[in-house]
Amino acid sequence: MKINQFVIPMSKIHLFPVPPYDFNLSARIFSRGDPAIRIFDRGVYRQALDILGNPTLIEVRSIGTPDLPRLEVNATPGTEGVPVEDSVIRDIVSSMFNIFDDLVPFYHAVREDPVMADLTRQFHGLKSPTTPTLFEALVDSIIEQQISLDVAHRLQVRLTKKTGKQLETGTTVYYCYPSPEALAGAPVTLFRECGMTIRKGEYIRGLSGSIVSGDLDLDKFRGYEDTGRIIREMMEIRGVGKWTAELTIIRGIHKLDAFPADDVGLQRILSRFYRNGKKISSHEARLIAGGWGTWQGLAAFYLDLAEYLGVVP
DNA sequence: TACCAGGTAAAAA
DNA sequence: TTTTTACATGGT
Repeated sequence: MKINQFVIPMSKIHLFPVPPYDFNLSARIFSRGDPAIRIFDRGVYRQALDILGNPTLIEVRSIGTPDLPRLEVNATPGTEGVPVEDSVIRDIVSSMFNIFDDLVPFYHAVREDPVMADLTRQFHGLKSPTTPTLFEALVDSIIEQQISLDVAHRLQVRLTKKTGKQLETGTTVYYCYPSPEALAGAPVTLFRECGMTIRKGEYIRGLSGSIVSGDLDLDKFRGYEDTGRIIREMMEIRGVGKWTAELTIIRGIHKLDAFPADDVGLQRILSRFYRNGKKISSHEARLIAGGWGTWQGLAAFYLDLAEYLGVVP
């Protein structure tokens, strides 16, 4: 007979974001995720993270209001894992949700743009997320090249379940995002089995290998002041074009002035909000975004969420 | 069935 | 130097 195992969260942490912050709105973008990897469901954000070699289940929920925000975080190690220090969990969750961003200057900067002014009212307290690692932002962006986000998401789930560390808590199995070591060591056929082109597999396997060997240090990009320089240097990585570099910067480094004007999905949303559905070029996209100053990346996230929630005209 | 989808590198012109 | 082509999946 199997004995029921009780899993006791090792720590309960409280975080105090800068207001206004609406956690339940900000986490909505994860509501269609895979429950075994990362999902926001019924007020709880849940994700398995490989923290310093310790697979840990993170659970985040709001116990405050947009004007008096407060988060509760539970961190549970796997059945054979070691608890991670509270301060580490605190830092990771704070940066994943960017809870210390101040939205007030953004709202002020876009107030003359009727579309953005309306969106910022509708999505008051929305902050954009950042991936736990820059590696994850880069690999996900490469997977998303050319194919629809819907298809790309399936491939990401397949890759994570095949190569990510497993975390077991009681009866449930979760998967952490794969490490560079795991992807560098995977056979080239594995990526093809996930549904990627052979080439995409080569890109991902190749850059993972460069990270493992020490030839590529992604975190050096965090220190760069100049976004254009990050884009130029990231494009030296095989498989990384301008689109991928911009997306990686927004999602992985949280540089809110980067703007993916070449993105056909964003162009589609912009055309519906600003051009009555008429197609626009990347040049026109940049012209529209020019009005948002240094907040173009965050504005793009507001537009993305509008489409995600189906509130696009 | 054909075409497109949050592209890119490599080949051809 | 600029333009075309191959690539994988799944929705329309």
